[in-house]
Amino acid sequence: MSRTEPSRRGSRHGRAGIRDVAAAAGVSITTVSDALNGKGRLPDATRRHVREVADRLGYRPSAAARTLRTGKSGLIGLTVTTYGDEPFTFTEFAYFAEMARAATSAALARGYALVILPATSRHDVWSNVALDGTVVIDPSDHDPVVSDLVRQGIPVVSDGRPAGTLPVTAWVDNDHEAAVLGILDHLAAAGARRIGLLTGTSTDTYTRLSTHAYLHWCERVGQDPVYEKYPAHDPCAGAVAADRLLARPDRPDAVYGLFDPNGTDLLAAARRYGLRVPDDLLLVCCSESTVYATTEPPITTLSLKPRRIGTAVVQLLIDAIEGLDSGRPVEQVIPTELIVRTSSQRRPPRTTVSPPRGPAG
Amino acid sequence: MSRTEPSRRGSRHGRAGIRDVAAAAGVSITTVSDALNGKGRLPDATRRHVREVADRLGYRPSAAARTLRTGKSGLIGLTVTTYGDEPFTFTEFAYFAEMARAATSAALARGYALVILPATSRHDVWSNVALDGTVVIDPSDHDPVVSDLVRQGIPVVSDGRPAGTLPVTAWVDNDHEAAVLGILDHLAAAGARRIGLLTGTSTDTYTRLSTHAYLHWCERVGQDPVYEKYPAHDPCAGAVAADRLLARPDRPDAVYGLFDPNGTDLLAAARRYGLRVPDDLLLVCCSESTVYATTEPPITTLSLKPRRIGTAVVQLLIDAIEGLDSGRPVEQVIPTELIVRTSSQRRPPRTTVSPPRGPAG
DNA sequence: CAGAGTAGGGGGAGCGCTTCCACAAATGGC
DNA sequence: GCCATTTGTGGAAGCGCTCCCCCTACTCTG
Repeated sequence: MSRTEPSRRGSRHGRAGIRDVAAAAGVSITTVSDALNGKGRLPDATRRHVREVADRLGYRPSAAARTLRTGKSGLIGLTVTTYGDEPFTFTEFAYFAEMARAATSAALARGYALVILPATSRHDVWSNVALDGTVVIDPSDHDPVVSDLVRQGIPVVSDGRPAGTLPVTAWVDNDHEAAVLGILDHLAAAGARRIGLLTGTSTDTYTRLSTHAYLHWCERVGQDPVYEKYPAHDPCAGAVAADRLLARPDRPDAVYGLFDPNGTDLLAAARRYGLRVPDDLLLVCCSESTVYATTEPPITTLSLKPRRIGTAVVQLLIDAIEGLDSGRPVEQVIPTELIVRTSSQRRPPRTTVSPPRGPAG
Repeated sequence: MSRTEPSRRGSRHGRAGIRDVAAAAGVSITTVSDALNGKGRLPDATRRHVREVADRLGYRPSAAARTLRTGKSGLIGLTVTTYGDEPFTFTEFAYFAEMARAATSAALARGYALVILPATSRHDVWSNVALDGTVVIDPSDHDPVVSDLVRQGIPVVSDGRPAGTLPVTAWVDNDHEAAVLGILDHLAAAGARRIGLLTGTSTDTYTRLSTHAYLHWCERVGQDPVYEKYPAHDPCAGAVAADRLLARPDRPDAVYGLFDPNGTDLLAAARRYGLRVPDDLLLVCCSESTVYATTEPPITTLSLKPRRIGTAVVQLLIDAIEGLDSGRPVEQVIPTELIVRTSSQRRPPRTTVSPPRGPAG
């Protein structure tokens, strides 16, 4: 009676606080906290009673207060850095959508939530949210944000192996070289004599490693490289580059496209030049999209397994945050999957001879 | 000397606190706070000095403390509720990806960040993050999460007009009825005599209103409705339903598909039945995907303008959070856009007679 | 029945910041 | 030169919670 009057204070802000619950339950706030968090030494009866009262009052603990006290916010940043100067290319392709989805689920399952944070955003936005850790997709060479976070002791896990000396806590990636070599071998086995590549102008690890693997393969088998580059973030540039590739005098008889939309773009370009797929041109592209199962013809795709990557990245990050040495390696390589469809199938022995048509109008 | 020793306290946690900055700058923490936040009555010299010291120490204000004190976290929730029992169907389609992207940009521009929160997640996750407001995509009829948030005084803006008596702060939506009617008229003008619909089994507003508009139109023009339903969240069911629709004895000569993948699915089905598009079958689907520009033939799509919706939703929400009466209506209808391509074009007078082929193998 | 242990629960310090307010010094008007 | 401002600065009270530590009462053991 002489001390505080919780009922007055509680109603002040509209929402019930821990004090209100304590008063209503006839216990101390310590007991309320312990009861609700499963700590302390309390008989079950007290726990139940407190929980009941809290429910009745619609009590929701203040996340901010808890975060301030415990130093843990339960928030994980999700960041994309690459793909050009676009303000925010997140979810540009199905890959990011899938990856983000898996990451969100995995985080949620362990009690964390994801905050979308473009790396291009100014620093004040970053420091305005208390992050326990961050997932960085395709960090650029010497990403200042990453260094900054690491310096502050915040764990950073990257999707895509970090270039240079970027000090990430852990990373997850595919074996892009092996994937490309596998595809090239697959195409060669299907009868390709000159395999072209549709690649990007950006310097991220994926593009770099894949292109390098291609060049390496060419050198090994003694084929002249036939490739076109374009800025991968520009949706129109892809179609143009595909066209350019097939317009070359040394036109390839098989093409691998590094980016998701390359499949339709190459298919359209092939059509314009009167090339039949797979008869005149074998096609593979890297994509997570299901549309390639029902194109005409269906197109062979390489899946980078973004769901597995998203999950793995988050698991590693949360392990690091919670300081538990999971025994999981801090550098994980996720296998890719080649989904073979008509566009890259070995030509069946020709029963009908169809004369090649010239470039269509 | 006799009071606190900030240097010791500051280094304890690794990160510099406001006290460390104050000590290093030789001022009080009040002055530091004021200088950094542009408040108080301080000469520019002091402001500069404090900012400089803060920079040198790498000072980052604690978001948690600020949130606790001010009651504003700068965090906005982004939620999807519909599309079946899938644990998390967010970004299933390009629509969500685009919408989320625009929402993120808009939020960031006003100093807010987005937190991805599936509505299916248990309550403890929701209360574990301090949200200033929430965007809900396609809220279901009597969404408990929404009611709960509103009861706590947290603004909620929905993408999709709320069904029933859902008490949202504001909403943004397309005029789905008008869009469907427009498409049906477009198809009829292109020569369609019997227009079919590929629709969903779920009860969200989009599906309901669109289907209703279709039935209404049929009644008006005296056409028997020809439609197939399928669970929109299942990627395989769509292809089957498309097939079913074209296998009917009363096969339509034009189809509108409500969902993103319907275009390729219908195209594949048409091919199986030897139907040429647009000659034998006119096709339109609702999609944000650019692949339909390069399919064979290119498919007419209805865009719901997710970027505009995402932006509008966030603007309304932040207006509500900041309590500023923007003058913007709290119920906004965003126009749709019909991108007409070959698949729904009026047949040009035939110059070449191409004999219809039988069902393709 | 003394001493030691244990179960149940409360006091209160702070997490790092913002902000109200008091106060001292400088300035100005008469 | 004296009071009324204005200007620059600091003290300190919390925001709502967690958790260390202490206190009381009760139960054992010998």
